[in-house]
Amino acid sequence: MGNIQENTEVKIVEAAKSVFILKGFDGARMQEIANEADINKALLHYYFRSKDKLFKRVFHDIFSQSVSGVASLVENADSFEKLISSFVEYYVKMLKARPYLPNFILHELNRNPEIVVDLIKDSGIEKDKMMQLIIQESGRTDIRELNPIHIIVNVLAMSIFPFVAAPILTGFIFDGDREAFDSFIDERSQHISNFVKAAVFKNFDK
Amino acid sequence: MGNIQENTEVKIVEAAKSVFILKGFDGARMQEIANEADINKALLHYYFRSKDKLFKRVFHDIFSQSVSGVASLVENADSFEKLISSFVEYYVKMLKARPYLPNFILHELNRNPEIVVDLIKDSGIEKDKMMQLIIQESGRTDIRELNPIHIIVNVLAMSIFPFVAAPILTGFIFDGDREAFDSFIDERSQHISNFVKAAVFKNFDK
DNA sequence: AACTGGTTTAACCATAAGGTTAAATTAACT
DNA sequence: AGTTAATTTAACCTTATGGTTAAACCAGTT
Repeated sequence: MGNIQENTEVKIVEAAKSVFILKGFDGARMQEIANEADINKALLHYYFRSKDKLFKRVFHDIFSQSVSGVASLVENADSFEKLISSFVEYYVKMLKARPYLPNFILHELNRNPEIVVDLIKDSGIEKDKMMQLIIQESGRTDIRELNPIHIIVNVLAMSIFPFVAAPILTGFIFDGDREAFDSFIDERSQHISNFVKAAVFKNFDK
Repeated sequence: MGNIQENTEVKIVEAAKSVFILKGFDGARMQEIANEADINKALLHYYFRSKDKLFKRVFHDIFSQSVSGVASLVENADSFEKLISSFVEYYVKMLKARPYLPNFILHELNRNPEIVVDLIKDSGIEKDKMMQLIIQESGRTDIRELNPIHIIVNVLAMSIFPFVAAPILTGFIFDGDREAFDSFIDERSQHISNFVKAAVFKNFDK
């Protein structure tokens, strides 16, 4: 078998990733992906029969890569405080390395809500265990009565939102200073952990 | 002058709004907008010379409509606590009425960061006043030392994120129960206000 | 009734885009 | 060297799309 380019498929997927991430599904052009991969458009269709199939592959790749960590993280957590810290730390670190992720996933969430939701359901993240970790501590007298769901959403929101709104923060809040934004992100996981614990635990300051 | 349809322009803009919001710029088709407005595609180009111009009009309309309230809100706030409450209340109420807004704006933020940032800068929102309201209270002994920018971002994140991620929350957290999601949103502004104040003020519980 | 200027339409155009085809190329195997 | 089967390419096809054009229409003005 003529195994001229063992890695043609990899090259295509990488090219497709960068184009889809930058332009979204509708904005992406098969020709552009072909150019980016230094191949011919027909070869693209030889490997992935349609734009749709190529996109599905790319989306699955990127998505699973990014959610994989969360499942084990929830599984190994043994207290609410640890869950929050590791959760926030994981998310901020991961998104710092893949700042395009939130927009990419949210864009697809708009086009195809069911598919994205199904992927999350199949990700192995145990929602119930997450909630129980929070509820089980509600007997403590030093904890405020707060709906666990709100807390989870708060943590997700505070971790993810800055990346979604990065250009607004950089442009409006930091007056275009990219470095200021970067060090803001570096402070983030510490800040969020403290913020949440201060909100949840009555005797946070010793 | 043959004023057959005084409101044709309005009809077009309304149709364009709904299509652009649903499909985004790239996904929207001029033909679909024409259909939605019950007119002919050529008439669309007669009123708005190009897809780009039509989109700009729609975006400006929607954007200014939604940011207008924030400026006066910041201007009239006289304490940090009041600012937080009114800020959160305004955002949640406004987004409940326009749940499509965050995705629409974020989508365009991706395509055209400068334009969106410029619009925010022109919106009259006084960033500095917002920060000062927070800083001026930092002399109080009952307040935790927290970077004002982080607090602002937290408030924005917690208010806006649930609408951006609505399908995920409805599908994964609420198992597809739309009503559960709606009442979650109804609880939101109360929850966020309390959450932030508990995190910021040391003697929150009297 | 003819004129005028904004409004509306059907028919058309050029191009871009996703996808197909058939032939050429290549490396491994005999 | 010749066969084989996967790989790669150039040329082509069809459809959809943003945009144009020229003619018809309509109401107020002269």
